[in-house]
Amino acid sequence: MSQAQDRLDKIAKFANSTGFVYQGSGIYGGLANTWDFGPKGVMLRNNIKEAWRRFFITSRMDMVEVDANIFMNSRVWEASGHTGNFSDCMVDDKISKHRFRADHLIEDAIGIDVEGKSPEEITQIIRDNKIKNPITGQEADWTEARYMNMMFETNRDKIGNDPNQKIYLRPETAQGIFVNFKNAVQSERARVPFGIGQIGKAFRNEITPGNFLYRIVEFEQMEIEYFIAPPKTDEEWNQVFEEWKDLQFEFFTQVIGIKPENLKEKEHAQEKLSHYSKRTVDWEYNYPFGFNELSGLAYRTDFDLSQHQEHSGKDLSYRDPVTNEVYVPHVMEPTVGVDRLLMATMLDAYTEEELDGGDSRVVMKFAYDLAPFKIAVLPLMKKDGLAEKALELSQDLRAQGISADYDMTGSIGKRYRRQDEVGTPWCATVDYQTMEDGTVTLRHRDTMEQVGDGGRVKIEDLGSYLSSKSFQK
RNA sequence: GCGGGUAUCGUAUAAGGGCUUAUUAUCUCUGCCUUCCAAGCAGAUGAUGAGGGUUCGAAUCCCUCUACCCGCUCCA
Repeated sequence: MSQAQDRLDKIAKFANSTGFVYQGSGIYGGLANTWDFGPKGVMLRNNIKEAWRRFFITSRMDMVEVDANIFMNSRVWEASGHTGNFSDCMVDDKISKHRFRADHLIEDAIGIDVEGKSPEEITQIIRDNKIKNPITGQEADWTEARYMNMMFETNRDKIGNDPNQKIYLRPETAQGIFVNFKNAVQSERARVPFGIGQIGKAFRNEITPGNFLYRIVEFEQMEIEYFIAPPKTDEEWNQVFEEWKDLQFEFFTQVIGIKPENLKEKEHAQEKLSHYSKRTVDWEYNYPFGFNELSGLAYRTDFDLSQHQEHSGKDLSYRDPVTNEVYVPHVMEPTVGVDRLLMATMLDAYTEEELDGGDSRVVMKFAYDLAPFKIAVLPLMKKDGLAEKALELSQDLRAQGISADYDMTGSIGKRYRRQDEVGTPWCATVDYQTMEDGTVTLRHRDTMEQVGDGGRVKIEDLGSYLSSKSFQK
């Protein structure tokens, strides 16, 4: 096993044992590339989503949020091109075991565009032209060209399987925004430039999923479509593009707390861009298996709205209330996968520290806002009422809206380590002095040192301590 | 999906067809002890991925399924 797989395997095992991510359908032996989020995983995930929402939407006057349905009218996917592009014919070379997209294979070999051809026709073209395996350069023994639909489909027909009632689980969330563009303009009186954000699940039946949470079949996206007036110059849209790119970087490093050196910008080559995109730049994260995509930013021009305008027959143009200019807005699309971001966050926060005395500890150095628990209340001893007092204090903190954990098993040192492992920034220890003067010791995850007046903090001050900015580190 | 490999308590591991009530460590839990950074002692829970076959006897051999890992594609 490679070192990269070791590290990925380690974080997956760690995530499982600490209650962040469990294997999907575990007791039945699992189901490929599905993962369940455990209690701490849910908290971390919610915190990540809430941080995104705050940073990109609720803190701004030019953003609104929608939550579109996973099922959409099938014509949406015709308009977006998914029923065409996401269902590619594949062929295998039985000799070399290589697999190719049939359309690419044919186009590269004999320069014919097979768009719209059936699998049978494509198979025939490959055989008639005796196309060789481009990797080996040798004769190939091709399988039949087979359809591989990336979209999960189901059927609205409750009795039979009427093809007219076939529906898809959305393979991306973006279309749910575009179809609601007109609604947002009308109900929110939104004025261009403005953006619509959305957090939601999407589903893709990937050919090669894997790498823990990197490529999974059910995933969640946090996506924005930011509508602008049709740019008159390249500089004009590029400026907006750069702003969004910087915002993404700021969000990852300042809000999520990812180390800047683990992020890399990747400009997509012009010739490899999707047909609708004028420019695409990814932020890549340094996963154990190398730098790979974390987020994307694409300038999609007016492609999507125009497509929907054409297919739906509805006018999706916008009238500028000041200039009276009428146009179909162009759009910037910054998007990030929740699951990838969660994995990157965990990888980035995961720290092993050597301590004096030779032993080591694992610390999840989550940003304060992301930590599942902000504080753990620990009784120094189980007896003499300390445990009861600590439980009561945990309950009080939760009532104040502070995510507090409580742990009374094992030695105090062991419990500190456990909290370090799940990234809890603060530990409050209830000891005998607590019973006398109502103070606790407050210890921080990163420094392992106690804070407060003489190392002690009054119970009633805990809430304000934790809500003060200087303590949210 | 195709090819190759793998599958034993939560985790890491032992058991060359019978010596197995499946080993050891760790984790988890209980009790004792313990006044702040993975202490100690005593005890407990917990596994041969699922199904079938060969055999007097299967964790071990065979088949099917499932999952995982490595390649081939792709891009949140």
